Amino acid sequence: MPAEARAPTDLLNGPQREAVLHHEGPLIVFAGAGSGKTRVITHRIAELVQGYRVPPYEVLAVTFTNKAAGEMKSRLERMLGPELTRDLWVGTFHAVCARLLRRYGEAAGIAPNFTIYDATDQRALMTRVGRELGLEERRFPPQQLLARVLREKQEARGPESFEGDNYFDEVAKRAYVLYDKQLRAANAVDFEDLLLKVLAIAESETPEGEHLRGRFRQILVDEFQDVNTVQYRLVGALAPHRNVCAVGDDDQAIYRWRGADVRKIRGFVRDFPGARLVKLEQNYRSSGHIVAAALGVIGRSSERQPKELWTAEPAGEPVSVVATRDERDEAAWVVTRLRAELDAGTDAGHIAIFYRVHAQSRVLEEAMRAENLPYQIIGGHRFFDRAEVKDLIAYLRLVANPKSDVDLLRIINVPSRKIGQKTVERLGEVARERGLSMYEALGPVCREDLVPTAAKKALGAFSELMDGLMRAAPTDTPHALAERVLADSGYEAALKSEDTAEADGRLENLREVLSSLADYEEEQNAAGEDATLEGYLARITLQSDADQIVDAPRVPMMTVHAAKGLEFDAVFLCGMEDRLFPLRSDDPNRRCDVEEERRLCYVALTRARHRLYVLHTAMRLIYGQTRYNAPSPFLGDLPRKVVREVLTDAHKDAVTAFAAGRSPYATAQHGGDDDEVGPSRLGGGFGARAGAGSFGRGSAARRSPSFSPRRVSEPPRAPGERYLEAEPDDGSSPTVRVGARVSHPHFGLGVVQKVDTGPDPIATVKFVGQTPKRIKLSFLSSA
DNA sequence: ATCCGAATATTTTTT
DNA sequence: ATATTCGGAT
Repeated sequence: MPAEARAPTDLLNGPQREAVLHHEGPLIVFAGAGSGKTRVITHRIAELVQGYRVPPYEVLAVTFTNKAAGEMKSRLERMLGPELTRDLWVGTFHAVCARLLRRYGEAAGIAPNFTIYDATDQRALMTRVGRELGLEERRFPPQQLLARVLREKQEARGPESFEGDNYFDEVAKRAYVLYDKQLRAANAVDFEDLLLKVLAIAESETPEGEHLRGRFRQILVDEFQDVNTVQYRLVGALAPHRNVCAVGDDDQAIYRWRGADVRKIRGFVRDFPGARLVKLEQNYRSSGHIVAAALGVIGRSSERQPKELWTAEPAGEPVSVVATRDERDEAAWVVTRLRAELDAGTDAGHIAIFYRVHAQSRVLEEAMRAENLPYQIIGGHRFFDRAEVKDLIAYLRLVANPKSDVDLLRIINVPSRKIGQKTVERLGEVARERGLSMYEALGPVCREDLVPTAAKKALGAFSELMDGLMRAAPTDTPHALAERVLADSGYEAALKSEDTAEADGRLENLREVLSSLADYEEEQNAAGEDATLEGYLARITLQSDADQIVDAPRVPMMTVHAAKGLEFDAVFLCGMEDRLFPLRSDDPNRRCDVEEERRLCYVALTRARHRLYVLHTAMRLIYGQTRYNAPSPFLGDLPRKVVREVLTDAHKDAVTAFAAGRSPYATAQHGGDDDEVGPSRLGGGFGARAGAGSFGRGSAARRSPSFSPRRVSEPPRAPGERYLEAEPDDGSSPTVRVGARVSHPHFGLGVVQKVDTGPDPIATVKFVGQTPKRIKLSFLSSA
């Protein structure tokens, strides 16, 4: 990779290089996109170990993904050799904490065989909590309770310090207490606990705390802008010596919704007195045009640290902004251009397709498949989320930690063992009454005839199965144990007897789990470590989307979030439309952080090395609805001189059809029988899109309002202000209610399903023979 | 207890 | 549009 050779630390200027390699004490590096920040960290580590003789096991490097950790390790291996590298602590906050918790967890009341509950498990647990509290599921959806509780946990606030100002919070507080209690009873932790427990130990005046605080002499943290409160405190607690090197870029902070706080970067200077600040502002990755485009978008951001990214690279190709008709037209354009890229010799693995939400991936995937183009979808419904895979994992987790009721509940009757809902409920009751886990309650329930005979027999069989597996666990390798589970539980047999294509697929997936277990064992052995069941389970639970990217000649397709930290020769960024990117929910209560969306856009643009294609559609079918979105306001922030505009034929057709007074988008049977809603009114809507392609030249501002920085129809907003204001229905909007019959000049008669109020009210309307469509109220007349 | 079809919610982004 | 949950019938 030429980039590798271009930007090592020896290209840094004197003082920067000096600080990065030799500064003692706190150091913060503001590393602009593509400025080689990972390289900074690896070189500093190498210098610490080799130059300063810091023992590698006293160096902790925190990365954002496991994949980044792996890459960092392999780079270090080349610099330091395998022995030294093996002893370094390199990993994500979560992975590192999981490891520490196995060792120090007893001090926080966690047995070393603890289970990590993923989002699904957390939701399952919260659902049970809600039921136990007798909460109505409609009023208190477990998902929302969980979100509320996790928000508290991300801020390191326990239930006692819950700042409730409404009834929902009151309830959430009670849910929090019980949720945590159940986790403890199950000897399980959620993602937040993993960090919180370690933090609690590290901040405690115990021998373990003492030990933990002295454990790492040097700590390096990558992607510091996305560190949340707990992680920040954790760094502080683990580094009483203040030897912390934080590397980040506030322009790339995209996880505020997850509790990350950009201001932590500023707090660093306060909390780590004497911190040395280094700025890396040269981008070694992207062409001049691409850097200029990205700067156009981020330059409009407020509240950023002063810095000026620049590049010495040639301007290169202009950025293509492509106007398409709909999502299929968009996908078709991508696929065609992609083919040309491949024909020109670009490696498929060096081209990426980005989108804002996973829901956009399907159409693109279909287009890729239809054209026989190699691709891999990153994230979405992940492999380990498949039902059969989760079942097998649940067996393994229950074997490792019999107290985990969530896992028991998942597999107690899978495959069917004639254990019904009633029986399971009874088992749960007994367990609760006696303070036992459900697994522990199996014995008493059977012995004391607390369930009917048939149920007793079934429970007994299940109990025996699990006991057998648990006896085998200490001597079996994880792989052998998994095979035993599949055989003894009858799971494999049940699938085989189904003898359908679907069952075959499931078996195939299970075999894949087995091979991933084998891989794990092999890897651990190679590293001279034990291959433990707990280790494997933690690893798969803590895997991130980005971790799945394999280095193969296939085009990776992913959300922009997953693209963080990656780079590609060519990038296709799809769905650059208002309301999709920046993403705004239909729900007026949900606010949208436009500034964060802007940074996200910046991240997307800066992934591209040489060629960047940005696409938007005039209409889009998403979530079962057709939406007519204006081009993203971010497009208006691209400097005109770096952009090449492209209009697909379909988009042009749509525009011409519109100009002729026919609906560009309605299906054939609809004529142009305009009534009082004439083309001139439509002009305000579709017309804006029709001109979407025109950058530059005098008339653009008039014909293409969506490309000017501010739209005439929307007042200027203060930075950080809520994007979508929920306004009380003051009667100024047309009186259209749910259920009202309305007509649209092109779609005909319809019934209003939903009305979103606001400055520009939008109704969801079901027209005869159409999928529900979202239409601005101004386009509708009552019928 | 299980199966099937209908109703119902859910859709940002993720360790 | 899709996934999951629920209710009623078998």
